Amino acid sequence: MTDAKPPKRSRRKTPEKAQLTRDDWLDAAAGEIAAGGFSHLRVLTLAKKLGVTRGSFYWHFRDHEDLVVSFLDRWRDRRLHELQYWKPKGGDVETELRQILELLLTDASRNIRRLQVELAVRDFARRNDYAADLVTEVDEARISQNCELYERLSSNPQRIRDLSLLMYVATIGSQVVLTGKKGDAETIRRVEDLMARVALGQRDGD
Amino acid sequence: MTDAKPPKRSRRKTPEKAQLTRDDWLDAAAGEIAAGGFSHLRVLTLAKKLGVTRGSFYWHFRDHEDLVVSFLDRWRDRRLHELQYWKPKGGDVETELRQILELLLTDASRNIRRLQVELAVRDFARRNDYAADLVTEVDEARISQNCELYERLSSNPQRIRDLSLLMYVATIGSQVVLTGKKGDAETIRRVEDLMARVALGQRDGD
DNA sequence: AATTATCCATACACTGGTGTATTGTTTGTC
DNA sequence: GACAAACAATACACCAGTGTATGGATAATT
Repeated sequence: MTDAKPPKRSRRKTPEKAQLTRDDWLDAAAGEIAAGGFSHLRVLTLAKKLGVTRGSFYWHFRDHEDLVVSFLDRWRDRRLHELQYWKPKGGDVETELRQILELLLTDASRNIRRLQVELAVRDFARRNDYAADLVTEVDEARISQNCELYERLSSNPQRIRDLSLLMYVATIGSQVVLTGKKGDAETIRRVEDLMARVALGQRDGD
Repeated sequence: MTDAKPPKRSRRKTPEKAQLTRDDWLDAAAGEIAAGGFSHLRVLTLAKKLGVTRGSFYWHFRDHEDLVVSFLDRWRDRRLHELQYWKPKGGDVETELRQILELLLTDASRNIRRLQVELAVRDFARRNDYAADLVTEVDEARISQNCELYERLSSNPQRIRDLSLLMYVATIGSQVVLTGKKGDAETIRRVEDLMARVALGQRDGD
């Protein structure tokens, strides 16, 4: 969108008084976004939360839009980067699969804030093209990464992609439907197990 | 929340000049909400869209919040009511299942606006307790309605609920991930087919 | 025909938020 | 210790949006 270029950060020796950095603002923004979505992101609120005035903000950021874009960029980078660490050390296909699913469901459900941010980004993407592109990028990266796993469960390329997609939408759906609901922990655990069985092609106890 | 009581509507004989009704405003609101979410709902914009001034709005509604609550109530009522018509005339279990899934996925994906509204409501529910309750209510109604179907596929009560839940979150997830994306029609069709096979416990061609 | 209820327009006060300009106050560097 | 750079405070102009008060128009009722 726009390019803002505040001067480079200076290396501070004594972080006693805690000068704010660009990332500090982005972290604070994450809190606001998780709680109220992008539309409730106010620089005034952020400043209050950080114990400074808006003067600081307009030093670090060009304007409100700059904050949003920077946040989105950081989000994309982190989501893509974390995929590296999600390659299970494996062994058995089933344990790998269950590791992944646990990561995506049970684990994620504990990281409520991260989840809220993701949902907020997805919502924002419905009315913001830039965000929409990033979300698509992240979605595709995740889906195709999971394909590598499902390749070990099938040799039919079409079925591999379908399975990966199905698992992915079920994951996102679980997050949307179950996030923040009471008694979700056990429910999520069961959905996770069901998904594993589906992927493995097991006919479950009836 | 609050209760607004504008005088009862009067039955007009000549709708030539099109006096606005409460529902007209709600319909217009639906458009705005679908496009920008609840946080972008402006009575000024609505009025402009309807070709009147805000004076009309504040006749029909007490305030902005009254509009939101009324909209949510109507949404809930309609979602619960439509469930009646979603009981497939049936016959074979498999055709019933596929009918339902087609309704929930392929059909829904054509009704983009309805879908956008639903996603907007879900998002709004993350920061509004009233909306959250309604969403939960609708979710549970849908899931338990589908249970009736899955009862014919299994006798294990736990598995019935799990299956219904899994199918539901996959449905919502598809909508979240695939709505408005290019080339979604065929993709959705495939997800739909996969889900049917999963529910039927078929081991698919590998 | 007069009156009342219904519906909309106009004008105003008020609030919350952005962005900008200007002036401090530190902190590092020579 | 002087000087500049990095960071923050203050004060301002400005705008979008809500809500309210009041008046005007049109339809329904008697």
